Amino acid sequence: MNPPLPRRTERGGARRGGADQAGGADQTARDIAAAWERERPGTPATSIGIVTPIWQLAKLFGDDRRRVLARAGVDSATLDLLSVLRRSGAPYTLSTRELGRRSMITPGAISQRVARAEREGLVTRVPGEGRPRTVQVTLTRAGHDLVEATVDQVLGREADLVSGLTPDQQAQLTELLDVLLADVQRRLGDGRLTQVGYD
Amino acid sequence: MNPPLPRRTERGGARRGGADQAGGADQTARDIAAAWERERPGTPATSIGIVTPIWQLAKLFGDDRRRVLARAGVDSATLDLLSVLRRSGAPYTLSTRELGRRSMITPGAISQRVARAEREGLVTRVPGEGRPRTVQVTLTRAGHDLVEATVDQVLGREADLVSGLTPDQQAQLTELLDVLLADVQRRLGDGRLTQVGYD
DNA sequence: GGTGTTACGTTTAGGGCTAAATGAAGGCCT
DNA sequence: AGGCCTTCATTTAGCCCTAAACGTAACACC
Repeated sequence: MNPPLPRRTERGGARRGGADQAGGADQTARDIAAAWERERPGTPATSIGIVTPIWQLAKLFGDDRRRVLARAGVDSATLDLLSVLRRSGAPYTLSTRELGRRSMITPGAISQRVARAEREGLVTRVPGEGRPRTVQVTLTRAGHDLVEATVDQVLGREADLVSGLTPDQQAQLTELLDVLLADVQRRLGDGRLTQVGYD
Repeated sequence: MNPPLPRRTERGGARRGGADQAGGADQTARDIAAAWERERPGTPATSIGIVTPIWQLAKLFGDDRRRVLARAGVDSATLDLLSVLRRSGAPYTLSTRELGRRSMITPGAISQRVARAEREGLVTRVPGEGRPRTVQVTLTRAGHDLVEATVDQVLGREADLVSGLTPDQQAQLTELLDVLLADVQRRLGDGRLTQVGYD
């Protein structure tokens, strides 16, 4: 028994009762929530409809961006650093502290990102005048040029990817995501990255 | 002078014209889109309102989940593997291929995940009967127990995080995310993970 | 004016992932 | 039959990140 397993999962195929092999499709949030309810009645599955697609979309967007950038010989992390500096406007300088906050990564990661970018001549690093042990990072000409050469490609590509939604839907989605994000940030303690707190 | 730097960025502070230091706040998608428009008029910024908050939310959810799981001595990647198997129902067995599809990671990553989990006694790996070079992965008792002990914690926590939205908003958001996800998957070539295609 | 604290950035150890190279087993075609 | 191509999983090299340990430098307080 057991036909050699169709090479490609056929959508809308015979949805068997057991649901053991997940009939076909891509394991949507709906499938996952239903599976938990079937396997462990009472599992708190209410968040799945939101968290799972967000996670999957972020993965798809991220993977796609990486591939687009690989053609240009950059990696996402470096372009993110350069973009933050570029967006900040002339003189394209920010403290490492500020960079970390805007990129949502740890101080250690910032150190490494900046070190890599500096090694490639995309940014320079100078001791901050004002405050004690701070470091100011500035975009070089090469870094500036690299942003100009790639950012439209990345953003244009992503605009295509979300173009399946009507402008109305896009606006609605943006609004809801903003509300959720603001609320989640508040619950997680706003600025603090590395701490949840109850211990 | 110079009060030791307010520990917390004050929101709604004096928003200076130059916008160079981004007054305060957390660099919302709106800020980012406005910054591009200011710095490079014509930059295709329409996707930012959607892609950026999705990315940030995924990061916040992911970081938080990692911290919750660290207390239980597991990592997110391993729990993801175990959860997929657990949800599939008895006999808690799936092929590595299927695991990769459901977790959206490359075959190499699956090999490593399974190897780690096997080393810890959470799953077993046996050659697939039916097809040639396939491998079937099965949850062990220890793996099953670990899921039971942690999944409610993780999902409950995430339910809290999204509870700031009204049930209506949650339903609306879920719906929009589903539509977007389905469309993006279609555009990226559905199942294929590692390929965008135009070369 | 010492001394402890606090605030920084950096370094290190280790984990996880991707992409590409590798190896092995069928299937297909002539 | 033999050769080629395809399909799997695994291995390897390299990247990026987190968490924690470090090393400093400025304050603050007594």
